[in-house]
Amino acid sequence: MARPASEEKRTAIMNATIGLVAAAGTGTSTAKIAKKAGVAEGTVFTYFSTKEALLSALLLELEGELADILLKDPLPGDEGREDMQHFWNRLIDWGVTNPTKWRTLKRLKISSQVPDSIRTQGERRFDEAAVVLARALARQAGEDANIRYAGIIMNAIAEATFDAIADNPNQRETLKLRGFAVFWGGMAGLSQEGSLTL
Amino acid sequence: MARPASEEKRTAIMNATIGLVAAAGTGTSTAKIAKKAGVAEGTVFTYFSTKEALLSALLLELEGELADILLKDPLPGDEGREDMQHFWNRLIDWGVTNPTKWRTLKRLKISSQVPDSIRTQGERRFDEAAVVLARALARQAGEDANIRYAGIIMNAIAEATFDAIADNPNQRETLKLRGFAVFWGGMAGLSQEGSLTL
DNA sequence: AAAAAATGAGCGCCTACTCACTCATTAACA
DNA sequence: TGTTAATGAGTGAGTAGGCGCTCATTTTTT
Repeated sequence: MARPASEEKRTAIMNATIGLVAAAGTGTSTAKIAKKAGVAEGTVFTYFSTKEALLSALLLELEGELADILLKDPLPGDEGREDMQHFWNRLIDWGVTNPTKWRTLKRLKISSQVPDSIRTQGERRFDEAAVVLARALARQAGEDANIRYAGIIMNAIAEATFDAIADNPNQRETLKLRGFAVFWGGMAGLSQEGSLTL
Repeated sequence: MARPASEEKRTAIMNATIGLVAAAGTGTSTAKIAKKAGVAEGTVFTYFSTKEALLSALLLELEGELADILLKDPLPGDEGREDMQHFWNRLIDWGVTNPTKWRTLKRLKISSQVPDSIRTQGERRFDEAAVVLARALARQAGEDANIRYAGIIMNAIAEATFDAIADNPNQRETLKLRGFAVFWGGMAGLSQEGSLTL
């Protein structure tokens, strides 16, 4: 009956937010977001009730996008090193091709402007990926390896690798390989240490 | 001749800032800092000319404190695994006993409210520690291992380990050991991948 | 007495968000 | 098929409140 909401405007606001949060953090004003999106400030609030809602929606969308990419095409299927490396390559490739998204995601994950409930909800988007990760990791790090801990380590090493690639883009493939070697070696180290009741 | 500046007030302001930045980020207002420090808002500006100056001083102080602790007492001296583990244990112990400082340091390091020049200056406080780290690492990761990359990885795994300990404080020693095993294993992985021109 | 620390009301500016309004879109009716 | 009524997207000046910071004044020290 009335003017339909425009998907274009919504994504323009989202994209403007990605750019500004990457550059200046979650403290960026809604006025700047609106300006960059080419939209009146009021329009931001017709698509997102509050700034918190905007940042929350963005966090969930970015995590969803990354989770989808991790699961996109089929794994080699060795349920070990090769599967894991495939995973790793996708993670790094996404970060390298989407540096501002990566940066924004990193900031949103620790922002106090996103409620904990959203952060919890976002983590759940990686549940499916975590299952695959657990299977591929079982032999390298032990059946009872704490998958959450391994996931955090993977993310941490990916972050370091990604920064290194940003500094030396021409060494991308070597650094990607090297980052994986560090992660895989780390998981081997993990298996050699005593069991744990978590 | 006149009233002397009070070191107590200065540290009260610093400590209040540590607590508030850890909890709410660098967006915390000077009014809140003053209130928590038990001081008038104007007093904050007699000790630090601007909020940026306050955050910068805090970053440098925290990095200095951590760097000092890393170098405090002598290393075992094997110039290998044991030296490295000694280093690691000090890093984790500091993070575990000073969680709000750790959190604040992490936030200040990526805050756009701290100028890059300060961040660069802060990194230099770890130069001495980096030399020791490089020596201890040479055999495990190769003579030409990129020390900056290794440092970032160590920091990243420390962060993950620290979070794990925060969740399971009674497993502190086991997790500390495990975190080091991951790091050391990772460095072994590093040595097995092709050379790099950085 | 002299000097500097300490104070907090006040300054101009920026913030997230609102609201009275315009206008594009479409369903319903002549 | 052409006209109209209903709807809600889109707008941007306006609002209250919070921000970093200042400064006239008071308090504390030498």
